Amino acid sequence: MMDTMFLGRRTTEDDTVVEMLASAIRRDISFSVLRPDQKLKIAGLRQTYGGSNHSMRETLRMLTSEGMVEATNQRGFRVTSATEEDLRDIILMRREIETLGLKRSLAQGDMAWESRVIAALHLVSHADGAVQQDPGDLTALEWDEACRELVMSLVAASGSPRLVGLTAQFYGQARRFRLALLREGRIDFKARKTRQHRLRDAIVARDERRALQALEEEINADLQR
Amino acid sequence: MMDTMFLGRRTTEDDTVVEMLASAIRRDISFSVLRPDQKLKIAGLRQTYGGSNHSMRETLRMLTSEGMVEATNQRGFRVTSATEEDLRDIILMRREIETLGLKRSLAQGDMAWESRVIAALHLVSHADGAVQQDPGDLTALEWDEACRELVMSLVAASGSPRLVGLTAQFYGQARRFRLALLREGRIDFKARKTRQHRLRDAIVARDERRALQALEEEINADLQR
DNA sequence: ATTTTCGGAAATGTTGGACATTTTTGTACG
DNA sequence: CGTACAAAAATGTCCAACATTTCCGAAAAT
Repeated sequence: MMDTMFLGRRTTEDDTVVEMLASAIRRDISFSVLRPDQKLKIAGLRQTYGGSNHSMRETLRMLTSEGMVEATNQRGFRVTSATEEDLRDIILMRREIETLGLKRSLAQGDMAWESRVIAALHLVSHADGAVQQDPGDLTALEWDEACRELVMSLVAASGSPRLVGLTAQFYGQARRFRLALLREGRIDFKARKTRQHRLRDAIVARDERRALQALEEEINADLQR
Repeated sequence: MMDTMFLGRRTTEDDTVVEMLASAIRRDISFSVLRPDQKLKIAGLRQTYGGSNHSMRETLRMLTSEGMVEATNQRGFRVTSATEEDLRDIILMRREIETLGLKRSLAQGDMAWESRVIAALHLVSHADGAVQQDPGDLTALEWDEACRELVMSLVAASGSPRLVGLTAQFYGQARRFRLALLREGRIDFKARKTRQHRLRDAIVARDERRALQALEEEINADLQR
């Protein structure tokens, strides 16, 4: 009842064992410690992450619903593949879902929403600077979390819980590719900065066309290879 | 060989216990035998549907990923709510996802795709007639399956597995409302027939605008109260 | 009589071990 | 070289038990 070689919780209280396991494995998939298509043998996972037979299976089932893990009938679990095609598919979904969410937020969002977006943009800007100086895994996680909060804030006022859920889900699936780009130093922070400014200006002006375009370019930037 | 994602099978061979449980519970949720917001106690479910503690939890976790069941941290599972607001949200998502899928299918679909759609339309037309004469649960299931196959065929050539998966998922969530409408005799089969004709004509003519409009009206029809 | 508090009952989350079935692997044989 | 078969590994399923949390109803207080 104490096997914890991993900590790092940021959100709130991760109560259950399953959620702790899930966040640990999720993180290792995001950082490609567990590689795409890798077979996930419950015995081996238990030795690495702890937890019981039951907990591990339930954890994998949970990660399956997030799209990080795939289950095949009598052949166990494996890390979801991450090919170029997967990336294009994920980007396609992100474009559709997030632009729709932003469009609806722009139409319905009040001042509280707007300020949340502004705050998120500010944090992203700060995290951008931090991760440029120190691209270690820890700052990378904080940077990613800032980016995630920005995306979630954009669709937060859409009034559609399912749309918000899908935004989170697909951002999670895209995370692996983003962090790979970051690690390879292939992210153009200068371009990001200008895009962030354009997005901010368009949102405060409630200019739907320009805001959607800025968001779309931001998403497409994750497609670079 | 192929996998799993989420869907509603009818009578095919479901290998594992979990999948048999899942399809049984899924069906009972669709027919409101298990009512919205109803608490799902594993002990009670085991007595009704069989299966072990472990299998039942895994089943519920799986249904959670389909959106049929919700899990709260230390408070177990319950049937996903089905309010007017939920319906509007689901319809919103179906409109976006399915119209995008059809748009892409129209652009990329070959003759095999087109014939699959035509076949699906034919079966739906037949099932419409059957369910008008005998609105029993069994014919209702076949009618629903025909409608499902139609929707899936429309997006089948979109080239996006995630989009196809979401189409299946949201159709599954909308199923409860559809079947409720059917049971209450509130479905306008005459209007359905004309819509089906318009959809067919627009697709064989590859008229994107008219096809999308026909699909949108078809989806909106499920919103009637 | 209404509200608060407190305890027990019920339900959930977790664990370990056991067993049947299936898949995978290794090896001998044709 | 390929096939077939047996051994080994892995998965899916189940049971029994315990820890923790939540739920519910009765007693106490105002």
